[in-house]
Amino acid sequence: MPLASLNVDTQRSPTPAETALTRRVDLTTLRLFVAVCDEQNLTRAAQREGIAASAVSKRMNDFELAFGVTLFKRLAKGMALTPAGEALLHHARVTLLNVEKIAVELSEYSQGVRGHVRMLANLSAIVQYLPEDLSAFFAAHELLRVDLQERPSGQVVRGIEEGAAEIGICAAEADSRALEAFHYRYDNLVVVMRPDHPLAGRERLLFTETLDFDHIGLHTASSIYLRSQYAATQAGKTMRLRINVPGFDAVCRMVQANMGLGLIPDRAFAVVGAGMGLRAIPLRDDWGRRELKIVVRDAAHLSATGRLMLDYLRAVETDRGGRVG
Amino acid sequence: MPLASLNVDTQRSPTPAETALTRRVDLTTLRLFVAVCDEQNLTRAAQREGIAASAVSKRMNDFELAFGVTLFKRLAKGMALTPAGEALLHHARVTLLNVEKIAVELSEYSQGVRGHVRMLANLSAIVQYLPEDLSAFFAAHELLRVDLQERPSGQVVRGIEEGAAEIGICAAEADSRALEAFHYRYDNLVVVMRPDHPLAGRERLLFTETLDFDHIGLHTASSIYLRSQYAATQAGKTMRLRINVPGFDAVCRMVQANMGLGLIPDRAFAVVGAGMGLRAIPLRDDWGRRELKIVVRDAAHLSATGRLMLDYLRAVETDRGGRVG
DNA sequence: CGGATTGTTGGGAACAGATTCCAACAGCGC
DNA sequence: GCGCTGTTGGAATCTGTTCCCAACAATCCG
Repeated sequence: MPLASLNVDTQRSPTPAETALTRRVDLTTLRLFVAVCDEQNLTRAAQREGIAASAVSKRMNDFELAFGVTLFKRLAKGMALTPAGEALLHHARVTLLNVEKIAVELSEYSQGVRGHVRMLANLSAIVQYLPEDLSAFFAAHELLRVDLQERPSGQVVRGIEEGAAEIGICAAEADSRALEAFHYRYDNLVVVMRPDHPLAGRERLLFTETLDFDHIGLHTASSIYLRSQYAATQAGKTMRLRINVPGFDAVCRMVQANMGLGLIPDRAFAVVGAGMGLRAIPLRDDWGRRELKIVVRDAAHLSATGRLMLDYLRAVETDRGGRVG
Repeated sequence: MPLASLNVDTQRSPTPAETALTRRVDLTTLRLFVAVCDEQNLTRAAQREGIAASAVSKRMNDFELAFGVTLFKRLAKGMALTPAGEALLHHARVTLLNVEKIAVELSEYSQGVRGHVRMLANLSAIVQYLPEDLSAFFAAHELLRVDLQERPSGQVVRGIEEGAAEIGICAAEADSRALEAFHYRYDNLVVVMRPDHPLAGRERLLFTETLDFDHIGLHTASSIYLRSQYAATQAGKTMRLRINVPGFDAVCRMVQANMGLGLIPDRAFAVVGAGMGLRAIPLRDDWGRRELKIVVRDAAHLSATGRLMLDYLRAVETDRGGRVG
C-alpha cells in the first residue's frame, strides 16, 4: 500500500510513542547539529559553539543511536549529510529560529513591554495608514508591541483563520468567510504617470481611458491588481501589462523609468512617490474608492492587548464607522 | 520613537546577546510550561508529565528569573497567564509541534525510509493525478516518503520561493516568477449538473451558455474560480454564485442538492463525483483545457530525493513534455 | 616509495553541575 | 481547621562535559 506514505500534513495530538521520541530531542543537540552541518566539520563546529569536539561527537552519536538513523557520512575530510540529515536540518533550522523568537519576545517583556499583538495586513494598509495609526496607538500604550507581517488580502484572511495572528487588515472585497469584520479606512486609487504622459493634463480619469496605454502591475495576488484586471475585462479589453512588481515604491520607480502607468492608493503615492516628479490623477470609477476592513476570528475572545488594538483601530477613523462583514 | 517597536518579521542572523538568551530555553521547560497552561494548575501538570510538582515549580521560577519576566499570576486556585505568558504559549506550542515533526520524521527514516520530499500542490493535482503518480513513484522507490500540503496555486509558488517545500505543482496560469517551471499534466474542465437540469442533454457546452444558471464556486483563491470569473466578465456577464465551497467533493454534493452548476476538472469528477448520479459535460472553451506545471526553485541544486521526484513527474506524462516557464 | 605529520572522528574515566525527589512549609478560600 | 494551591530546602541521582588517548585517512617531505 504505497499510498499510505502520502502524508497530508494536519494537526494531530501526539501518540504516547511519539512523545517518548520527542523527549529525546533537545535544543543544544539541534544547535550543535546545525553547526556541524554549516561547518561540515566537527572540530570547527565545536570551536564555534565553545565546546569540546569529543562532546559534540558524542552528542551526534547518541542522537543517531536514539533514533536509529544515520545523519552523517563520516568522511576523511569532514562530515557530509545523509538524506535523513538533510530532513533534520530543515526542521532543526525552523525550530531554532522559533526558539530565538521566544527569547527575543520574552526579553522584550522583561524590558517593560506589557503585551504583544500579532497582526497581518495588506500592503495598502501598511504603507498608508498603519504607520500613523500604530504610532498614535503606541503613544497611548507605550508598553505594547506589534508583530506585523505583510500579506495579500486573501492570505491575511487565511492567516487569521489559522491563528497565525490575532488581527488582520485586508481589502473589503476579500472574502472573510467566518471571520468577524469591521470597517477600517477608505482608500482612493490614483493613476501614476510621468508629467510628459498624454494623460498627464487630466484632472480625473476613468480606468477605461487608461487601457490604451501600458500598465505596471502589482503582485498578481494583490487585490488592486485583481480588481483592475476585472475592470479591464468587464470593459471588454485587456490590460497591456509590461511587468509585475512587488511594492508601491517599485511601481513608482517603474513609472519614472517610463515603463507605463501605475495604479496605487493616493496616500501610498503621497508617501512613496513624493519627490519623484510624477503626476497622480484620481480614478473616477466607483471602485476607485476602496474599503479596508479589520478581521478577527472572535472579537469576544481576543486577548486583552488584541482587544485594545481592535478597539483603537475601529475608533481611529471617526467619519464612517460600523460593521461591514 | 514609538515606531521603533513596529517589527516587520524578517530573517536575521542572531546577535551574540540573543544566542545567550536562546540557551536559557529548553524543550522540557517549554513542554512543562504548556502543560501548566493547559491545566491552569501546577500540580495536575506535574502529574500529567510524570514529574514532581516541586520540579515543575522550580523550572517555572527559574525560567521567569532567567528572562526577568512574570509568566503567571499565582492565584489561590491555580495559575493564570500574564500577557507575557500568552505570548510565550503561542511560540512554545509551535516549537513543540515542530520538534514532534522532527521525531516523527526521523523515526520514519529509522524504519527504512531513505528520503523525504516536501511538496506543495493545488487541489486539482492532488485529487486527479498525484495519487496514481505518487503511488507509481513509491512502487519504484519504496524507501521514499512525501509530505504533501494543499494550497491554491498562488500560494504554492510563494511556498516554493520561501523554501517551505522543494517541489510545487500549480496551474500554469499562476505567475511563477523566478522559479523554474516544467510541464506536468493537462486538465479538462467539465460542467457538473443533475440529470434533470435543462442543460443535461448537451454533449458539449460553452461557458457562456451556463451563465443563465446558478453556479457553485470553489474557494475564491482557486485558479478555476478566478479563471471562470474572468471568463464571465469577459462575456459581459456575471456569474450567479450561491455559495463557495472548499473542495471538488463539496461541489458535487452541492450540485446533488440542487444548488446549481459546478465547474471542476474531468478526472476530479471521475474520482469524487462517480456514483452520485450526476452528469458531467465537457467545456468547449479553449480555457477548458488547462495546464498544470511543476515548479522548483533551482533544479540544479535539488536534493537527491527531490531530483528523483522531479525527474519522475516530468517523465510521467509522455505525450507532451517540455518546459513551459 | 616510505614515513612522518596533520587533520579528522571515536571512546573511556573522572569530574562538575544540573535535575530530580521527598518532605515539610506557607498562603488562600470555604 | 481542612483542603486546595504553589514554594522551599537538602540529599540522591543522573546527565553532560572535559580531558586524554586511540584509530584512521590524506598529505607532505625526504
